[in-house]
Amino acid sequence: MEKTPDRLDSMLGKLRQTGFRMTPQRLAILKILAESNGHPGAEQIHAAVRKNFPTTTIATVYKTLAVLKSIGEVLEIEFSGDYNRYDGKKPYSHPHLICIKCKKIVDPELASLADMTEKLALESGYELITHRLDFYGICPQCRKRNSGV
Amino acid sequence: MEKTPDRLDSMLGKLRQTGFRMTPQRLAILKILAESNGHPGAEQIHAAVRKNFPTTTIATVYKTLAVLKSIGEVLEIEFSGDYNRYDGKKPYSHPHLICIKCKKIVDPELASLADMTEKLALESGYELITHRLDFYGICPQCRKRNSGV
DNA sequence: TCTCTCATGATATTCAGTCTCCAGAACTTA
DNA sequence: TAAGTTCTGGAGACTGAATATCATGAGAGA
Repeated sequence: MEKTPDRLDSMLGKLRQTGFRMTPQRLAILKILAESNGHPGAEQIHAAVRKNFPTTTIATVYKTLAVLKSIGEVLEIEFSGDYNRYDGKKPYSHPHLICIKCKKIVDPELASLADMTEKLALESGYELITHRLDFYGICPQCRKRNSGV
Repeated sequence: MEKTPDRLDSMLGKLRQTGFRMTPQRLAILKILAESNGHPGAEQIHAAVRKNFPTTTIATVYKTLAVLKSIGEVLEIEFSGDYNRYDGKKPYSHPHLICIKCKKIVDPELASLADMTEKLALESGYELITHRLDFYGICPQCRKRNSGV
């Protein structure tokens, strides 16, 4: 269980270690990822970076995300109908709770998943690398909003 | 636990009930979905349908899949980098075991997921609708193939 | 058989994400 | 601090899965 000591420092260190260069745009993207509690998409990151660096293009955002993915410093949550979302705070595989109304994504606490994974690896003969566990539902706020109307 | 009595009949009945028409192309798609043990993508379904109905376009496949999704008779497994895959045998949410080498998808047995879901709903206050649980790893065949080389 | 819809097929369109190219910026070494 | 090398950013074209449009054709009840 990582404590989120200083995600930004961790990312910076890892980037330097692996020989990637630091640029202002890149630093801005790292900051956004390290600080955002939500799970922003590439376009949202792009919009945030452009506040300080207006010439930044979406390609730069994707390139930086690709770098971070390659060194395991960001988690990509893929959606086919929707845009992908990114998690820089917890770059390792973990469960998500996704509201189908407001698209909010939060991280629930969930033990017993590790046990389940281990058992499955044994029984199936697979070498398990990672997993994806998403629960789709309606968050308390949206439930209230609906019943109110 | 559904017994897969006759998935084709079940699909046909549901389509009729809900007022959708039957066409030869549609029947062909249903058959493919009801029979295939793998988890085919739209293009694979398309290729299979074209053996008997060469003029069928991919749009028809997608439209039929959309109809089946809307009545809950097919499960769509979304991938953002790859094409989506479809499961007509078990149209309800269930775990998948995905080989990252050969892209094969199988359905592992996994109890304790239901308990986990129920607990999460209670603790989070979410109204849970569905979930997605995918394990990514390397299947026994691919592991053998790799170590052999 | 008629008629009203709905489905099909051909094509265009969308949109997230990727690729290419090259100028310019960042590190390295001296 | 200057030269040389390699990486990065920006612009725009491109890709590929999926969707939309629309004229024509087919299903199914009356």
